Amino acid sequence: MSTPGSRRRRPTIYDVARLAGVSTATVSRALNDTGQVAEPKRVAIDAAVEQLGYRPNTIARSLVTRATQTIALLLPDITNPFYAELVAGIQALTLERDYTMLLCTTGFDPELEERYLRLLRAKHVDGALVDGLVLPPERIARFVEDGFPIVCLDRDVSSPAVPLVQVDNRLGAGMATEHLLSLGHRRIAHIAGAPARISEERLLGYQAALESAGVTPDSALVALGAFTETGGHDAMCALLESAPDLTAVFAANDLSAIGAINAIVASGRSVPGDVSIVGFDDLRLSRFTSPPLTTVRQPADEIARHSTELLLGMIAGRKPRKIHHLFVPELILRDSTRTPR
Amino acid sequence: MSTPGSRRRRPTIYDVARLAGVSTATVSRALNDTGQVAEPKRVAIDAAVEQLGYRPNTIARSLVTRATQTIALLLPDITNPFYAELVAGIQALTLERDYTMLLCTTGFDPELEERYLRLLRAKHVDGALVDGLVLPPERIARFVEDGFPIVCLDRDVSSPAVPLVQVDNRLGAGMATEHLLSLGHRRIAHIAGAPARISEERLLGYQAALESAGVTPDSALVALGAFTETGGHDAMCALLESAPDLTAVFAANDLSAIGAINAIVASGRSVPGDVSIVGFDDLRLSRFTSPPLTTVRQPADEIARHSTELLLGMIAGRKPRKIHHLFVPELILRDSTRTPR
DNA sequence: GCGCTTACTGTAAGCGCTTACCTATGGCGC
DNA sequence: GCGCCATAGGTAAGCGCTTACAGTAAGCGC
Repeated sequence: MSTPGSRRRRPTIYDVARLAGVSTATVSRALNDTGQVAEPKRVAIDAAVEQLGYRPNTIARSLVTRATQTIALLLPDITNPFYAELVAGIQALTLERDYTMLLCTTGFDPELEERYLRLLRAKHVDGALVDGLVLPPERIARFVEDGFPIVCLDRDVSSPAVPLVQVDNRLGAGMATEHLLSLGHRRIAHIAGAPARISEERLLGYQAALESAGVTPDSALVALGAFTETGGHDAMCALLESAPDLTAVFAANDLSAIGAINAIVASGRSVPGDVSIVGFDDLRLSRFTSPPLTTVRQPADEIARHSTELLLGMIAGRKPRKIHHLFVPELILRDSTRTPR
Repeated sequence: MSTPGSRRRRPTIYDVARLAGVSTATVSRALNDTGQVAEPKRVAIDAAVEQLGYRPNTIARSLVTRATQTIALLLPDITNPFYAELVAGIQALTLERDYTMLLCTTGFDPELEERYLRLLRAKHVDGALVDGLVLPPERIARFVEDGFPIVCLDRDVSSPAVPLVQVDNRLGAGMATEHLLSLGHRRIAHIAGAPARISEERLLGYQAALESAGVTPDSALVALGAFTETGGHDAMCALLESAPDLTAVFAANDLSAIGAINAIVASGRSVPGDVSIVGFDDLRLSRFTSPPLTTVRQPADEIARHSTELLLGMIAGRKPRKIHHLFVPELILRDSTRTPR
């Protein structure tokens, strides 16, 4: 079947055509099921393909069809399990649809974002799903004008051609904060995320909830956690210094909540005994932490499916009907919150 | 500069050549820095490129050069933070080298693995890094014979053309188990991973350590955890049933250790008071769990860099000198282990 | 002034596909 | 038996690059 070790030329459509005694056009039509081809020829072609071990060269195909059956995913940090869950969801759908996925992690770096976006154009990727975007909307617009399908997962780029699908961050942050308020907490700290739109939204939701409960926001109660365990840990240490009377904290994501819990415990306090904590994301993991984490769930899988579906639709030429898709977050009560002492 | 909204044809190398008053060959040479180009022409070409906003079409380029500047990464589950860390390391290097990365998650499914491998060939990806492989070696061999560079991250496929770079799993498992033994534990359970080579290796290391300490392995002390939190949790519940006298457990990875801790605590026992637990991986997260996890560290970053470097070298035509690269694991002592009561 | 380099540059042939366009064939209604 | 249409399949022109090959001009030693 194959001479092991021989690095012979891979068979092309010409080889198949010759062996099957037809033209390349017919082979192409048979293989792609476009146009009609008589049964006997089809059989001959299949046999030739089989015998030669022929696989169409998708590069050549892409050159003429201008489609690569590939989408790209830009996100800040694959190491964050929430993004990983998103990727898993996206991958599941791309697999179904015979698309392939290029992964680009940008670390909230606008230079890198633009570099990747340009690269993706050059590679003629069919479209992109972008998350953690920090590039100014007008620079994104340049790509969109060019006819490059993009769907955003976290920020409105105020272009009618770029749909946004995400969870309602402000609402979620409000739910978390209200939960703590309703338990009786008043000194509620916030561990903010990395400087990006979603962090602002969550901060805003937190502040709004405090205000509407008559609690004046105190800047000593806010620290930066950067969405990581380490960041959350360090932020918590700082908060414990700057506001030792805090009784609760709303962390911008589960990872920083986990870091914060570690810091709280290390300081000799207990969760939720001395301080209650609520996260954001509802990682698969968060059900298993000690204590299991009360958190705001965002439906990673639905976001993944919906956005990918939308992007694939745009690639196929469909205009998105709805430009904003806000998923409703859900408060998941577990054991990291309770009434203050 | 650009007429917004007009979906005009993207400029090609011909447009640049015409505008700069040179041939396409010269443009190509100037842009790729191959062959000599007189300074004035170079300037004219740069100006034309700038004016037209020209970006070379990499598809067309790939068709002739037979290189795509893309590598693929096959792994079982991106949702596992260890793999995510690996991806981050690989991505960092590919970025440096102007390569791009296709991500394929296979979920330990051999069908999917083969499907992806075939797809990668068709897409003319330059090479692949594969992890969590369950496909029989001979099927992998087919791709390798074809001259497709592959480096494995977890299993020897016994082909001289396929390097393996991984941590010494058996050694690591031995270290974990010996640690537990040295603390005085005798009833040591094991939560095994998903059915794959690394799980076997870790099981073997565990058993060997027990035996050389004169403890006879007991099948009631082994349960399947599938490398996930849920799996670890369920396995632990089963173990608590089948061997309630256990005092320690070695989990095949950190994620299942976290699940196990949750189960132990839920059963009214404490970690490490009633049962000690050691994981494997040393996720970034594991330092922050409650209690912080004693674990066997595998150097994700080094594995990532080394394997990628190797693959890129193979793509450039270099033969790997060493075919096996075993990293030495390191036992990280934290707070989830102590002497039995 | 001649032959030989050396430095540039252009011409054109592909890379492996898809597809517009055209031709041939056979069935069918009359 | 003829015109017409549907069906099948071939021809060849690209898609946008790279690069082998050839050619020109300038520089140089003698």
